[in-house]
Amino acid sequence: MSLKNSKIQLQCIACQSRGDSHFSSLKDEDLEILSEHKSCVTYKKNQTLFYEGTRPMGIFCINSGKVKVFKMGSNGKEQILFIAQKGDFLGYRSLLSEELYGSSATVLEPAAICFIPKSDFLKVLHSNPEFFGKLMKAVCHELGVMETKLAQLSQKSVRERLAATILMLKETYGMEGEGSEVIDIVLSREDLANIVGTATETVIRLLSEFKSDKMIALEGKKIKVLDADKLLHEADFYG
Amino acid sequence: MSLKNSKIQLQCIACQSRGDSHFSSLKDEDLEILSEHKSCVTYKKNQTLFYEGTRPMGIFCINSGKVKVFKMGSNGKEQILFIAQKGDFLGYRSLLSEELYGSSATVLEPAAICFIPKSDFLKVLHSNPEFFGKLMKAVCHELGVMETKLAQLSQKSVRERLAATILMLKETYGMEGEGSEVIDIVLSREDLANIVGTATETVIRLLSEFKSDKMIALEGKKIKVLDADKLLHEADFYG
DNA sequence: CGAAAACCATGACAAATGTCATGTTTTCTA
DNA sequence: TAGAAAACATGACATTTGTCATGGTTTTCG
Repeated sequence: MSLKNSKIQLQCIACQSRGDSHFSSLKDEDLEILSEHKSCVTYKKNQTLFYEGTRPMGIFCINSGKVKVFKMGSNGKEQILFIAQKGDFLGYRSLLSEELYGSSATVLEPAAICFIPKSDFLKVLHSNPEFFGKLMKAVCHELGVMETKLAQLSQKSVRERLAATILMLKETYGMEGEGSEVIDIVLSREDLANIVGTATETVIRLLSEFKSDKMIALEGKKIKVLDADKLLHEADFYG
Repeated sequence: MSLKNSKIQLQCIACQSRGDSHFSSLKDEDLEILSEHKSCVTYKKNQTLFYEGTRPMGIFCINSGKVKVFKMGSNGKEQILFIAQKGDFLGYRSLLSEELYGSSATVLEPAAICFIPKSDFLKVLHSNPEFFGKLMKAVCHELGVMETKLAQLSQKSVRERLAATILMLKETYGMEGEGSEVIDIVLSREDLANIVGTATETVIRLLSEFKSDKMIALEGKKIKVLDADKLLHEADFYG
């Protein structure tokens, strides 16, 4: 089950901006408005940006680091919806639907994150139809991605979903490592289980199996993909 | 797991319009543009409006009847994403993200449905910022709804999800019937299973149990809710 | 550093759910 | 309206997955 989504990215004066951003249509004057009242903060691991059920006051723009966005279930178990990273921004969706946050966001690894107040963001948004249009397009795309995740959660086995998740992580965070791919993100087994939508022990067991079958190697928390084709087969992408 | 979503509704000249539509901001001239090239067709049960993987050419506006929107899994099993009814419109999301349809739509009961070509819809949309804004708000809301469904699919048991689904259906399609609520939608057990995300037999068994426990009554395909509180408890809404 | 906490791993078992088989009932349609 | 097809229902059983228990390992932090 793929967590890869078309990340919404925002160029931000003084932040390291990415040239491939979907939001390159922003003019300098708009960027200046966004920068005017923004605050940039460094977060440590496990700090929380916002909590489900609270009122959004602005948007968060991730300059570096990784953030998990999740919903808490009544059993105390998290369901991770996606992992945001450099260039993504968070919290604009609840802002636009004028609702309380529907999910929480917690830092996975040390992060530098800007906060832009609601009013500045909305001002730019409404004065810039092209920007608005691109944002609309991105939200529509994300809705499609979320529907795909829902269907795969319902239709694929845990084993298939874990294989698919490992492949997705490789796509998103893969680094070359002596002929194979090392996944460059520190995820606890519990977090991985909360992405896949299963119990921690089940993930641990399946990882052991994948390792026995030479599909992956485990070096501490790091996962190394040894045989992507075999994983692809496990993920049932051939039907 | 609630399927209730903030339905996006559109007033349509010559169609029976609903006063409570979110899109009452449309002026007559806009409605005229929308009506100009629209075609209204009557569909029978099991006819399909559009197929996953095909290119959207416009939007569908449901005047009467009910339509299931679903994704097909590699095992041939459908996952129903939501059920659209009178006043809803379909297909605008893929249009806006400029992607192929990510799901299919099939008529559940005889329906009258208008089709408005892409160009007319986009013309109105782009000439009417208020309308655009409302649509954006609705899409953002739907994304939140979809995330909630995803989390509940992952975190709740089949039993809990079925109870929640019955309550949702009662909310959406409930009719007064001799002191209790008859759900006015004809869903096969298979469709119900594909909403809940489980096997048909499991749904049948659980319905029998709910019936034994006096929570529901079954009259052919119709489901009657006898004890909503008890169902609510089954759905674990008390945590 | 060193103790405490968190995390990882594995076994044993229970529970939930899916699958297959079979028979009945309802619905469709020629 | 009769026969066929689809849908419903239920039993038996297999499989998957979750839960609990236990012990080893790593990480954290005073």
